Amino acid sequence: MARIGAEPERRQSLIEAAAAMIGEQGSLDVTVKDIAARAGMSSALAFHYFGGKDEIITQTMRYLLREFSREVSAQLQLAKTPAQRVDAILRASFAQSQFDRNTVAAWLVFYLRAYSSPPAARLLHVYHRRLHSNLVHALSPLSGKQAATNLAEVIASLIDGIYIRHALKPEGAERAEALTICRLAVSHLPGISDLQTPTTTRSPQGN
Amino acid sequence: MARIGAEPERRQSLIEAAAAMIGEQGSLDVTVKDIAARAGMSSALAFHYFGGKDEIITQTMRYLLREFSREVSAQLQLAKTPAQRVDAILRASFAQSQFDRNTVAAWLVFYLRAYSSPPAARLLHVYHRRLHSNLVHALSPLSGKQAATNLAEVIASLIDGIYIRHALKPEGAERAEALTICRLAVSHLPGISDLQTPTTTRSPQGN
DNA sequence: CTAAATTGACTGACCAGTCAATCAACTTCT
DNA sequence: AGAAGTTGATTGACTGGTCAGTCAATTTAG
Repeated sequence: MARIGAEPERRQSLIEAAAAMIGEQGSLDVTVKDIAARAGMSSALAFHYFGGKDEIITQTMRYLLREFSREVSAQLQLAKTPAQRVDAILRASFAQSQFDRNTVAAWLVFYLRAYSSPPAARLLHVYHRRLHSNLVHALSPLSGKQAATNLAEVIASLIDGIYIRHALKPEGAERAEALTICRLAVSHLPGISDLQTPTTTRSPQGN
Repeated sequence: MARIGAEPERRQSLIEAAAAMIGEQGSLDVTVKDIAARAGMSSALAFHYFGGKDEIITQTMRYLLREFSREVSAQLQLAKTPAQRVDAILRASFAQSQFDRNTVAAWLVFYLRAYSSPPAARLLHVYHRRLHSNLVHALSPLSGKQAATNLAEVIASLIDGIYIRHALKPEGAERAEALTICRLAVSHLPGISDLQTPTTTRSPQGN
């Protein structure tokens, strides 16, 4: 033990352990001791690196937000047309890495935390603005700048709603269906059609 | 003090105090002592009536669910056509009594609780089934039994998503706009149009 | 006088955060 | 090379506070 230069990995282990436990438990009532144990160290070390539980939680939230942003960026990279851009955001939202029970539960926990924690609210606000801006950018050519704002709100709400309901479904619920049903609903919105364009939709690995 | 026959009012006071505090705090980390104090009694009395914190929480959840059901029933009573029935559910969902920050936060808290508490999950499941059944019943004449199931899922998700986002908005966010935007989105779904029928939509007291 | 209402005071558990003490890897001086 | 010192890694043990839940005692209505 006591390898020197271990701090970055230790911090990351802690964050991942925290995300996992928060997701499994569906609440922030997770002890630092348990998180640290899961990450293979004592709670004292967790305090040493993060200073306090709040910071662990905040960094964990930041981590999930970052992972999602990464997913969105990756999907947007491949999109060429506006419709493809909308679909990229949908695909990112329902990607395997984002759309499992525990991850969704962790997201909900952070939504709730944002409700009474200004720092968490700020973090979430940044993420919301970015997603909104991405959506408006994708939608504007399809339905006009004016309508795009409202549509972005609708689509974002729809995604969140499907998320929240997914977390409640019994263990083995179908991931693929969520994306399909969301696409279907979105494709009916004014100005949008042909959401699933051949090249981006059917990648070999499936989304 | 010590009025005899006070149990029902005491219980109700406790439940309402719990709902308010859970909503304000956005979490279940509310002490029985604080809830009881808000309801004007000692924590010991709360334990006397409910047996434990869990039961207080569960009853509070039941209470919110019941209030919502009441609102839906009231709105459905006035609806004559299928489209009106859909709109009635939207109106109930965004009614003043349901759609304020704290109530929404309390709902989220219970969604999350359901994630790890089987009794809470059962309660929520019953509510979900009822709402789903109401929606399918309203939608079937408009879009066919087959599509109605999917549409009901979409609409329910949309409502939940608008809820969850509403709780995060700064204090004085516009309630009316949520209903409008939801109606707009729903009206674009296949088979649905003329959502806002003159008689039921513009009642004097507003939504 | 009886039964329900009501509480203050207490307890046992748990948990965030602290601290002083070890331990292991590097550096430097000789 | 090796002794001696430095710095980060790491922990067991402790503390102060909080909270769910209990209980015996008091009050009041009928």
